[in-house]
Amino acid sequence: MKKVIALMGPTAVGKSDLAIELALKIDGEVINADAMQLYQSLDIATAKVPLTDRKGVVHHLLDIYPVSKEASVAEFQSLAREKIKEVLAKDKYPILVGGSGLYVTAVLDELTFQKTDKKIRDKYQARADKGEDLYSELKNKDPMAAENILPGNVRRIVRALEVIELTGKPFSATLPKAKNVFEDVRIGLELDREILDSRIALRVEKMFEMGIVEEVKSLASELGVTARKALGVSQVLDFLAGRIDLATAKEETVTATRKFSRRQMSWFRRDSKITWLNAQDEDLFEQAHRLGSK
RNA sequence: GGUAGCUUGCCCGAGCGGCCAAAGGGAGCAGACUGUAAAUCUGCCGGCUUAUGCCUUCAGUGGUUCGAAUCCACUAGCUACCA
Repeated sequence: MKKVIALMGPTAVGKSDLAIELALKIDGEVINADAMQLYQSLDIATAKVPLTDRKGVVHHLLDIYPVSKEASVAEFQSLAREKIKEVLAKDKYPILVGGSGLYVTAVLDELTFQKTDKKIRDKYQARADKGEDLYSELKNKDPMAAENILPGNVRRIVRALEVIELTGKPFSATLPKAKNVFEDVRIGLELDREILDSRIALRVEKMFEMGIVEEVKSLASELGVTARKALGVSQVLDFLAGRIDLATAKEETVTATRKFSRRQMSWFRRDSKITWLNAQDEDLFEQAHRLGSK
């Protein structure tokens, strides 16, 4: 049985391209693990590799949702695992590529998400919006969870309370010790700060040249809670609403993306199973290939 | 050329005699992270390897005062009005 090859790292390091090269070389299929690339029509904003540049490599889980849909890790988890099994069944390499830390982890490691219930969640969210002190409530119901969630993090507090009410059991507020679900090889791509930053700036520049404004404009009315938070999208929405000018929108997209890349690194850094490669290395492909086919 | 106002830490910006290394925001750095995760949140953020400690800052210089980012004088730069 082949191994799952997982390619991780911050935006704009070059994961997608490397994945395609690898797939060609070792006969693999790419499985997207990028939350925002799940969306249809959000092409420029999420820097999807255009079909013509995919060199015939099969890509799974790209463009599977309309932009109106709210994302869900749990759903992604099962979809991705299914795809991985399908590819493995064909005796090919599944190459999981993505920058959404939680998504990648959810697929690769043992992680079970509790159910969700919109009514319950909305109830707590509404109370939070009214300024109620839900943190104390969480402290009473589940001291352990409260200890691991900061009082200001309403999003996580609401989810914890939702799970507690729904299951009657405490909420695990910490990530468990990672246990593999598949045989896998985890490759992390990194770049020096300055180089990454300039690549990000360049990418954003191109996004605007390619017409991200038009793309967002045409989707504006359908954008759901998740998709409208995408980098570039939220800034362009601000521009379209007249809150900021175009230059500011571009600038803010660059800094937001840069900050995001730091958060990605802080997520991936703690996974000791990742072998880090410098994306600039001449023999990057060879190194990755060697790791992948070990 | 004349008159009035402004000049704060990487940036924006509060402070207008002691409680000021100086509010707040941004940027930057580090971290958390189980159904929005490109989300949400936390810590640090003048220097001194640790500080209820020391040192250097609020355009520059010189004063006043027990004590100044805060008051005065001059110098420089910016802004507004006046020819």
